[in-house]
Amino acid sequence: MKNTNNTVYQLDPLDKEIIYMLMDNSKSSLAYISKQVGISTTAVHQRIKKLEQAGVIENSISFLNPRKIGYKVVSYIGIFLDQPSHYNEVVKSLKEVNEVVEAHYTTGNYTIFIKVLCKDNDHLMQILSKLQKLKGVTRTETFISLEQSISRQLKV
Amino acid sequence: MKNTNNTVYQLDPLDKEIIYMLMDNSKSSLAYISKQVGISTTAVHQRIKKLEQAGVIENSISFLNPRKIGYKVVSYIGIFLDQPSHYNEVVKSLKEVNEVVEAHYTTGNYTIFIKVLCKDNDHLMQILSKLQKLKGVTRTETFISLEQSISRQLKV
DNA sequence: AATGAAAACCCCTCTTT
DNA sequence: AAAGAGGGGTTTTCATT
Repeated sequence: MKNTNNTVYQLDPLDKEIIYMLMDNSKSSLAYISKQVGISTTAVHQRIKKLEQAGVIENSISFLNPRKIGYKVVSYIGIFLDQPSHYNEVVKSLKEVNEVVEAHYTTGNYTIFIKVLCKDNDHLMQILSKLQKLKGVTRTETFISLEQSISRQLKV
Repeated sequence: MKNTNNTVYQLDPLDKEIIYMLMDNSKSSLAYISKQVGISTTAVHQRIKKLEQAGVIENSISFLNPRKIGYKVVSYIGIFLDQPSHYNEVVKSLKEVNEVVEAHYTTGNYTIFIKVLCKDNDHLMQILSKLQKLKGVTRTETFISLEQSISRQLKV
Protein backbone atom coordinates (compact mmCIF):
# COMPACT_ATOMS: atom_id res chain seq x y z
CA MET A 1 0.00 0.00 0.00
CA LYS A 2 1.47 3.33 -1.12
CA ASN A 3 1.61 6.05 1.48
CA THR A 4 0.35 9.21 -0.18
CA ASN A 5 -0.12 11.74 2.59
CA ASN A 6 2.01 14.83 2.75
CA THR A 7 2.80 15.12 6.45
CA VAL A 8 6.44 15.58 7.31
CA TYR A 9 7.83 12.68 9.33
CA GLN A 10 9.83 13.83 12.33
CA LEU A 11 13.04 11.86 12.72
CA ASP A 12 14.62 11.68 16.15
CA PRO A 13 18.40 11.26 16.50
CA LEU A 14 18.12 7.47 16.79
CA ASP A 15 16.03 7.27 13.61
CA LYS A 16 18.66 9.30 11.79
CA GLU A 17 21.49 7.08 12.97
CA ILE A 18 19.62 3.99 11.82
CA ILE A 19 18.64 5.49 8.47
CA TYR A 20 22.16 6.63 7.66
CA MET A 21 23.46 3.15 8.33
CA LEU A 22 20.87 1.66 5.98
CA MET A 23 21.51 4.35 3.37
CA ASP A 24 25.13 3.28 3.45
CA ASN A 25 24.41 -0.45 3.42
CA SER A 26 20.91 -1.84 3.46
CA LYS A 27 22.24 -5.20 4.62
CA SER A 28 23.53 -3.88 7.95
CA SER A 29 22.26 -6.47 10.43
CA LEU A 30 19.97 -5.57 13.31
CA ALA A 31 22.63 -6.84 15.69
CA TYR A 32 25.22 -4.51 14.19
CA ILE A 33 22.92 -1.48 14.14
CA SER A 34 21.83 -2.31 17.66
CA LYS A 35 25.43 -2.17 18.91
CA GLN A 36 26.11 1.15 17.15
CA VAL A 37 23.05 3.00 18.39
CA GLY A 38 22.77 1.36 21.81
CA ILE A 39 19.24 -0.04 21.79
CA SER A 40 18.06 -3.64 21.46
CA THR A 41 17.72 -5.39 18.13
CA THR A 42 13.96 -5.53 18.61
CA ALA A 43 13.77 -1.78 19.15
CA VAL A 44 15.81 -1.21 15.99
CA HIS A 45 13.54 -3.57 14.14
CA GLN A 46 10.41 -1.74 15.32
CA ARG A 47 11.79 1.63 14.26
CA ILE A 48 12.80 0.40 10.81
CA LYS A 49 9.36 -1.13 10.32
CA LYS A 50 7.71 2.14 11.31
CA LEU A 51 9.93 4.13 8.95
CA GLU A 52 9.20 1.72 6.12
CA GLN A 53 5.45 1.87 6.71
CA ALA A 54 5.58 5.67 6.71
CA GLY A 55 7.45 5.57 3.40
CA VAL A 56 10.47 7.40 4.80
CA ILE A 57 12.69 4.43 3.99
CA GLU A 58 11.96 3.04 0.58
CA ASN A 59 12.71 -0.43 -0.71
CA SER A 60 16.36 -1.26 -0.79
CA ILE A 61 17.86 -1.96 -4.16
CA SER A 62 21.11 -3.26 -5.56
CA PHE A 63 22.98 -1.14 -8.04
CA LEU A 64 24.12 -2.28 -11.41
CA ASN A 65 27.38 -0.52 -12.26
CA PRO A 66 26.84 0.66 -15.85
CA ARG A 67 30.57 0.97 -16.53
CA LYS A 68 31.09 -2.72 -15.87
CA ILE A 69 28.73 -3.69 -18.64
CA GLY A 70 30.21 -1.23 -21.08
CA TYR A 71 28.17 1.92 -20.44
CA LYS A 72 30.80 4.60 -19.98
CA VAL A 73 29.05 7.84 -20.92
CA VAL A 74 26.75 9.75 -18.55
CA SER A 75 24.93 12.72 -20.03
CA TYR A 76 22.13 15.13 -19.36
CA ILE A 77 19.97 16.37 -22.19
CA GLY A 78 17.64 19.36 -22.21
CA ILE A 79 14.75 18.93 -24.64
CA PHE A 80 12.83 21.82 -26.23
CA LEU A 81 9.23 21.09 -27.25
CA ASP A 82 7.25 23.15 -29.75
CA GLN A 83 4.23 22.86 -27.45
CA PRO A 84 4.20 21.76 -23.80
CA SER A 85 1.06 19.78 -24.68
CA HIS A 86 3.28 17.20 -26.36
CA TYR A 87 4.84 16.41 -22.98
CA ASN A 88 2.90 13.23 -22.16
CA GLU A 89 3.39 11.79 -25.59
CA VAL A 90 7.13 12.44 -25.55
CA VAL A 91 7.51 10.95 -22.05
CA LYS A 92 5.73 7.84 -23.26
CA SER A 93 8.27 7.52 -26.07
CA LEU A 94 11.15 8.20 -23.71
CA LYS A 95 10.04 5.34 -21.45
CA GLU A 96 10.66 2.98 -24.34
CA VAL A 97 14.27 4.09 -24.59
CA ASN A 98 16.21 2.04 -22.03
CA GLU A 99 19.12 4.46 -22.04
CA VAL A 100 16.91 7.17 -20.49
CA VAL A 101 17.07 6.65 -16.74
CA GLU A 102 15.56 9.94 -15.52
CA ALA A 103 13.11 12.42 -16.99
CA HIS A 104 11.83 15.65 -15.48
CA TYR A 105 9.31 18.24 -16.50
CA THR A 106 11.19 21.41 -15.70
CA THR A 107 10.97 25.16 -15.41
CA GLY A 108 13.70 27.14 -17.15
CA ASN A 109 15.11 26.77 -20.63
CA TYR A 110 13.96 23.27 -21.34
CA THR A 111 10.61 21.56 -21.22
CA ILE A 112 12.00 18.13 -20.48
CA PHE A 113 15.26 17.31 -18.88
CA ILE A 114 16.66 13.78 -18.99
CA LYS A 115 19.60 11.69 -17.84
CA VAL A 116 20.96 9.21 -20.36
CA LEU A 117 23.47 6.36 -20.05
CA CYS A 118 25.34 5.27 -23.16
CA LYS A 119 28.18 2.95 -24.09
CA ASP A 120 30.19 5.61 -25.89
CA ASN A 121 29.85 8.81 -27.89
CA ASP A 122 28.65 7.00 -31.02
CA HIS A 123 25.91 5.40 -28.99
CA LEU A 124 25.00 8.83 -27.58
CA MET A 125 24.79 10.22 -31.11
CA GLN A 126 22.31 7.47 -32.01
CA ILE A 127 20.16 8.28 -29.00
CA LEU A 128 20.25 11.99 -29.84
CA SER A 129 19.11 11.40 -33.39
CA LYS A 130 16.35 9.14 -32.08
CA LEU A 131 15.22 11.88 -29.69
CA GLN A 132 15.28 14.55 -32.37
CA LYS A 133 12.93 12.51 -34.51
CA LEU A 134 10.23 12.41 -31.83
CA LYS A 135 7.13 14.42 -32.67
CA GLY A 136 7.10 17.77 -30.85
CA VAL A 137 10.86 17.87 -30.18
CA THR A 138 12.40 20.96 -31.77
CA ARG A 139 15.88 20.98 -30.31
CA THR A 140 18.13 19.32 -27.73
CA GLU A 141 21.10 20.46 -25.71
CA THR A 142 23.57 17.93 -24.36
CA PHE A 143 25.88 17.96 -21.36
CA ILE A 144 28.30 15.08 -21.13
CA SER A 145 29.58 14.28 -17.66
CA LEU A 146 33.35 13.96 -17.79
CA GLU A 147 33.54 13.23 -14.10
CA GLN A 148 30.95 12.69 -11.39
CA SER A 149 32.50 14.27 -8.32
CA ILE A 150 29.51 13.96 -5.97
CA SER A 151 26.99 11.13 -5.75
CA ARG A 152 25.16 10.69 -2.49
CA GLN A 153 21.83 10.89 -0.72
CA LEU A 154 20.38 13.72 1.30
CA LYS A 155 21.60 14.09 4.89
CA VAL A 156 19.56 16.23 7.24
CA MET B 1 39.01 -4.38 -2.66
CA LYS B 2 37.81 -2.15 -5.47
CA ASN B 3 37.68 -3.71 -8.90
CA THR B 4 39.28 -1.23 -11.27
CA ASN B 5 39.74 -3.06 -14.55
CA ASN B 6 37.83 -1.96 -17.61
CA THR B 7 36.78 -5.24 -19.20
CA VAL B 8 33.11 -5.50 -20.11
CA TYR B 9 31.35 -8.24 -18.13
CA GLN B 10 29.20 -10.46 -20.31
CA LEU B 11 25.83 -11.15 -18.72
CA ASP B 12 23.94 -14.25 -19.77
CA PRO B 13 20.13 -14.35 -19.59
CA LEU B 14 20.13 -15.90 -16.10
CA ASP B 15 22.50 -13.22 -14.80
CA LYS B 16 20.16 -10.57 -16.15
CA GLU B 17 17.10 -12.12 -14.53
CA ILE B 18 18.89 -12.27 -11.19
CA ILE B 19 20.25 -8.73 -11.45
CA TYR B 20 16.88 -7.25 -12.34
CA MET B 21 15.33 -8.89 -9.31
CA LEU B 22 18.02 -7.46 -7.06
CA MET B 23 17.77 -4.05 -8.73
CA ASP B 24 14.10 -4.10 -7.84
CA ASN B 25 14.59 -5.40 -4.31
CA SER B 26 18.00 -6.20 -2.90
CA LYS B 27 16.38 -8.30 -0.16
CA SER B 28 14.94 -10.88 -2.55
CA SER B 29 15.90 -14.16 -0.92
CA LEU B 30 17.96 -16.78 -2.70
CA ALA B 31 15.03 -19.20 -2.33
CA TYR B 32 12.68 -16.75 -4.08
CA ILE B 33 15.11 -15.93 -6.88
CA SER B 34 15.84 -19.63 -7.26
CA LYS B 35 12.14 -20.35 -7.85
CA GLN B 36 11.79 -17.56 -10.40
CA VAL B 37 14.82 -18.40 -12.52
CA GLY B 38 14.66 -22.18 -12.13
CA ILE B 39 18.10 -23.02 -10.74
CA SER B 40 19.12 -24.02 -7.21
CA THR B 41 19.73 -21.52 -4.44
CA THR B 42 23.39 -22.48 -4.48
CA ALA B 43 23.70 -21.70 -8.17
CA VAL B 44 22.02 -18.32 -7.64
CA HIS B 45 24.34 -17.64 -4.75
CA GLN B 46 27.43 -18.48 -6.80
CA ARG B 47 26.32 -16.19 -9.62
CA ILE B 48 25.57 -13.27 -7.30
CA LYS B 49 28.93 -13.67 -5.60
CA LYS B 50 30.66 -13.65 -8.96
CA LEU B 51 28.76 -10.55 -10.08
CA GLU B 52 29.61 -8.78 -6.83
CA GLN B 53 33.28 -9.67 -7.09
CA ALA B 54 33.36 -8.36 -10.65
CA GLY B 55 31.78 -5.11 -9.44
CA VAL B 56 28.76 -5.49 -11.73
CA ILE B 57 26.45 -5.49 -8.72
CA GLU B 58 27.35 -2.81 -6.23
CA ASN B 59 26.48 -2.54 -2.57
CA SER B 60 22.80 -2.36 -1.85
CA ILE B 61 21.43 0.70 -0.13
CA SER B 62 18.15 1.85 1.33
CA PHE B 63 16.59 5.02 0.01
CA LEU B 64 15.43 7.89 2.12
CA ASN B 65 12.38 9.49 0.50
CA PRO B 66 13.18 13.21 0.65
CA ARG B 67 9.51 14.24 0.29
CA LYS B 68 8.60 12.41 3.48
CA ILE B 69 10.97 14.52 5.52
CA GLY B 70 9.86 17.78 3.95
CA TYR B 71 12.18 18.08 0.94
CA LYS B 72 9.78 18.76 -1.91
CA VAL B 73 11.87 20.57 -4.51
CA VAL B 74 14.20 18.79 -6.95
CA SER B 75 16.35 21.00 -9.13
CA TYR B 76 19.30 20.92 -11.44
CA ILE B 77 21.72 23.83 -11.53
CA GLY B 78 24.29 24.63 -14.18
CA ILE B 79 27.26 26.53 -12.81
CA PHE B 80 29.53 28.81 -14.88
CA LEU B 81 33.10 29.24 -13.63
CA ASP B 82 35.39 32.11 -14.60
CA GLN B 83 38.25 29.59 -14.92
CA PRO B 84 37.96 25.81 -15.09
CA SER B 85 40.95 25.71 -12.76
CA HIS B 86 38.63 26.64 -9.91
CA TYR B 87 36.81 23.33 -10.38
CA ASN B 88 38.41 21.35 -7.55
CA GLU B 89 38.01 24.15 -5.08
CA VAL B 90 34.34 24.65 -5.95
CA VAL B 91 33.63 20.89 -5.72
CA LYS B 92 35.20 20.89 -2.29
CA SER B 93 32.82 23.64 -1.20
CA LEU B 94 29.87 21.87 -2.80
CA LYS B 95 30.61 18.74 -0.78
CA GLU B 96 29.95 20.74 2.36
CA VAL B 97 26.46 21.63 1.16
CA ASN B 98 24.21 18.71 2.14
CA GLU B 99 21.51 19.73 -0.32
CA VAL B 100 23.87 18.99 -3.25
CA VAL B 101 23.47 15.27 -4.02
CA GLU B 102 25.18 15.08 -7.41
CA ALA B 103 27.91 17.08 -9.12
CA HIS B 104 29.36 16.59 -12.58
CA TYR B 105 32.15 18.18 -14.54
CA THR B 106 30.50 18.60 -17.93
CA THR B 107 31.04 19.55 -21.53
CA GLY B 108 28.59 22.04 -22.99
CA ASN B 109 27.36 25.33 -21.56
CA TYR B 110 28.25 24.77 -17.95
CA THR B 111 31.44 23.82 -16.19
CA ILE B 112 29.71 22.13 -13.28
CA PHE B 113 26.30 20.63 -13.24
CA ILE B 114 24.61 19.70 -9.95
CA LYS B 115 21.44 18.18 -8.54
CA VAL B 116 20.01 19.85 -5.47
CA LEU B 117 17.25 18.81 -3.04
CA CYS B 118 15.43 21.54 -1.10
CA LYS B 119 12.45 21.88 1.21
CA ASP B 120 10.78 24.61 -0.82
CA ASN B 121 11.55 27.51 -3.15
CA ASP B 122 12.76 29.77 -0.33
CA HIS B 123 15.20 27.09 0.68
CA LEU B 124 16.36 26.82 -2.94
CA MET B 125 16.89 30.59 -3.08
CA GLN B 126 19.15 30.34 -0.04
CA ILE B 127 21.19 27.60 -1.66
CA LEU B 128 21.48 29.59 -4.88
CA SER B 129 22.75 32.66 -3.08
CA LYS B 130 25.24 30.47 -1.22
CA LEU B 131 26.47 29.02 -4.52
CA GLN B 132 26.78 32.42 -6.14
CA LYS B 133 29.09 33.58 -3.36
CA LEU B 134 31.60 30.79 -4.01
CA LYS B 135 34.91 32.00 -5.43
CA GLY B 136 35.12 31.37 -9.16
CA VAL B 137 31.37 31.10 -9.74
CA THR B 138 30.22 33.72 -12.22
CA ARG B 139 26.65 32.65 -12.92
CA THR B 140 24.13 29.86 -12.36
CA GLU B 141 21.14 28.58 -14.29
CA THR B 142 18.39 26.68 -12.52
CA PHE B 143 15.94 24.04 -13.69
CA ILE B 144 13.27 23.10 -11.20
CA SER B 145 11.71 19.67 -11.66
CA LEU B 146 7.93 20.03 -11.54
CA GLU B 147 7.47 16.31 -12.08
CA GLN B 148 9.84 13.38 -12.29
CA SER B 149 8.27 11.12 -14.88
CA ILE B 150 11.07 8.56 -15.18
CA SER B 151 13.35 7.24 -12.43
CA ARG B 152 14.93 3.85 -12.98
CA GLN B 153 18.15 1.98 -13.56
CA LEU B 154 19.66 0.88 -16.82
CA LYS B 155 18.22 -2.25 -18.44
CA VAL B 156 20.22 -3.97 -21.14
C1' DA C 1 8.85 2.65 22.77
C1' DA C 2 11.86 -0.76 24.58
C1' DT C 3 13.39 -5.57 26.20
C1' DG C 4 14.76 -10.78 26.13
C1' DA C 5 13.64 -15.20 24.48
C1' DA C 6 12.03 -18.40 21.11
C1' DA C 7 10.66 -19.70 16.43
C1' DA C 8 11.14 -19.37 11.60
C1' DC C 9 13.83 -18.28 8.06
C1' DC C 10 17.95 -17.41 5.44
C1' DC C 11 22.85 -17.28 4.09
C1' DC C 12 26.82 -19.63 3.38
C1' DT C 13 29.99 -23.47 3.26
C1' DC C 14 31.05 -28.11 2.23
C1' DT C 15 30.84 -32.10 -0.58
C1' DT C 16 29.71 -34.17 -4.74
C1' DT C 17 28.69 -34.56 -9.68
C1' DA D 1 28.47 -24.45 -13.28
C1' DA D 2 25.12 -26.67 -10.51
C1' DA D 3 22.90 -29.54 -6.66
C1' DG D 4 21.67 -31.10 -1.73
C1' DA D 5 22.60 -31.05 3.26
C1' DG D 6 23.88 -28.89 7.57
C1' DG D 7 25.53 -25.17 10.90
C1' DG D 8 25.43 -20.61 12.25
C1' DG D 9 23.52 -16.26 11.91
C1' DT D 10 19.46 -13.17 11.09
C1' DT D 11 14.78 -11.62 11.04
C1' DT D 12 10.47 -11.74 13.08
C1' DT D 13 7.09 -12.58 16.53
C1' DC D 14 5.54 -12.85 21.30
C1' DA D 15 4.92 -11.67 26.05
C1' DT D 16 6.19 -8.25 29.28
C1' DT D 17 7.36 -3.61 31.23
